[in-house]
Amino acid sequence: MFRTRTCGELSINQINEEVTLAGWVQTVRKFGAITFVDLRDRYGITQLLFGEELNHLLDANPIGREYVLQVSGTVAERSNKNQNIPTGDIEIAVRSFNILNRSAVPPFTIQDDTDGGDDLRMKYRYLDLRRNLVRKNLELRYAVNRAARNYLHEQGFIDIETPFLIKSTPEGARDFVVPSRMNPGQFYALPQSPQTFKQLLMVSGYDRYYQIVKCFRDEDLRADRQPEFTQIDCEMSFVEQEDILNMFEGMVKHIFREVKGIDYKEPVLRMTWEEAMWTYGNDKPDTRFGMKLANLKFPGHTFPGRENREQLIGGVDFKVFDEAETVIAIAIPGAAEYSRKQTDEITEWVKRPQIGMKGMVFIKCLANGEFRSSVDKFYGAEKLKLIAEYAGAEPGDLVVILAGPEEKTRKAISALRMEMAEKLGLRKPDEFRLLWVVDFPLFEYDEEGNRWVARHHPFTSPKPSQVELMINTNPTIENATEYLKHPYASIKANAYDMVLNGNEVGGGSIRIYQRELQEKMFAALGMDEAEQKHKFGFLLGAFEYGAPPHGGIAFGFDRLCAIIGGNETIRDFIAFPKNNSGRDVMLDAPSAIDDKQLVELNIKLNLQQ
RNA sequence: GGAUCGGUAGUUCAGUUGGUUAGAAUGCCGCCCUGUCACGGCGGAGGUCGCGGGUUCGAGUCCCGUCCGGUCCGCCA
Repeated sequence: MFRTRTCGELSINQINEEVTLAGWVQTVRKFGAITFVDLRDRYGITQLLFGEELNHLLDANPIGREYVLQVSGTVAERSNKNQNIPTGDIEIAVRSFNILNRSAVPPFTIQDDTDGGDDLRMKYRYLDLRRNLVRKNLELRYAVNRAARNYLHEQGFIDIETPFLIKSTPEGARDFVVPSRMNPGQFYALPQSPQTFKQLLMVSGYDRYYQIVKCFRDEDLRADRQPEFTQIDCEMSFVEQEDILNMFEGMVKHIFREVKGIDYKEPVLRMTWEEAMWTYGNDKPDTRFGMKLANLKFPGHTFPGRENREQLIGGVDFKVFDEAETVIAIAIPGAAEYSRKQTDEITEWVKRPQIGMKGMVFIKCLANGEFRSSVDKFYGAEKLKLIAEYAGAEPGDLVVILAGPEEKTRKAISALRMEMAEKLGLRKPDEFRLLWVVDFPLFEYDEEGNRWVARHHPFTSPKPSQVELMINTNPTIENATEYLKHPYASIKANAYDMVLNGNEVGGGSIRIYQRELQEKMFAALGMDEAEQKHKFGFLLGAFEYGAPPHGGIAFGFDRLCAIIGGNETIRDFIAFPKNNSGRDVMLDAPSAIDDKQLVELNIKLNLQQ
């Protein structure tokens, strides 16, 4: 037997047991005639004691970091115990050892606070994966996977695999394509999601389907976006939106219970998309903290029925506010004592090209009840007090006000809210706030192409109350007035997102299941009959043969794991991730292929430059 | 496609206004050490300052270009 025990399990209970261990050398501490070696495996670290009698063997067979070692000996109680590790009470009095393999000196140390930078760690990912922290992340990922599967299995879902080599339909994200050798000049696409397959499975009567499955999107990367990523992909038949929300908040709660021991008793909070945009300026708000938006001024059509507070800021000839489409404030808790330098930093921050605001107005709500603002010459104490009150500011808070075009301003204040919360430590990684955002707009106006695009995807159904509107009118772009082009006024969808700590972790919809409505939808997106048939004929055909009402959801598995692990960088939760430019720096992929391969594939390169 | 930060020893970093032989820590190598666990002590090796060009008597430092990496915007049905 290679080993009788692991390096993580021995304790005072195994004193005098004869054991054989195998693992990697963490450190060697030579101490005169005796030598201590820490041996590491997946389960922990155990100290080995090489006595004087083994010295000549060690001299003849020197060992170093990351050598693979097999040792036999007796479990002994330590004279000096180490309280910091689980096996700290014992050590192995080594009788014999065997070097199973040697190791080059690793380019960085295999420990929690490693000295290796990201780039280096990715290049030697197989060494990085030996580290505790990374291993814990992968273990957490497996725990989430197991919890999800168990829950879905208990609920009667069945896991059905769908193909990876499918047809390219250049809607939405850019496809990764794969050339077909046997069909010259033709290409498969890798799925952006198994969307149409799971809908076809519903038509086939598999009324509860799931799959934990890789998806592919050829778009630029982010800390929370990889070109290949994993979804928990689910679909159900004979359901309404409410059924889906209940079923899947059940799943997420189950995951939290199993993986984190957190028991969520209350239903997950629900918020309409419009409410989210109004209150947070964002469709995936982080609800762990307040700093809600105080909408002082906004164009009437954006939030019909909401009260405009223009009178609070108008009438003093302050052009910045008077001429702005939208004026929004937030109260930053405890920031009233910010120095000139600190407020200037915020101003600089909102003026960065990515944010693009022209400036910032602030009101310091001092602890003594006085107000100091950057616009004192326009607003008296009484006005400042009213604005601060409307922003929900307490004494000691700093009210920050941005003014500009509606969309830009809302986005900017939302970004500032997140930035300040991050700075103030309000985004606590061990606190989890779930939220359903519902009633998304069905369409989005694409200014560049002057056309409608599906906000979620073209298989999403309109709200029941708006189906008639969809069928009877023609929601083509030609028919849309400027007013209707605004997302706040457009037809709402049976679409929903699950938001966790300000991250979209899942999204889905009740689907269209009638051919007529689906054709109407495609037409609204600018697809004529021929194009519809060419791209989605199989789906329209399937809808002819008794398609049941159905809907579903897909969770971003990597992202969900990362956030549960207290992190927003999904790379740390993927065994072999891609870097920022979509490269695998360990494999050095992608790479050029042989001319011979190109000839086989009937491909001629046409490289620019 | 764009913005921004970074690239100096194996590694993580410092390097002043442009000025002597580019430093620290850690790792590595050698010697010493019988209770360490971030062991300790003494000694040593280790550098194309990402790459190319320019300014200058002189460039790690300033300028231009380029490559690589991080973060963000656009993009992500």
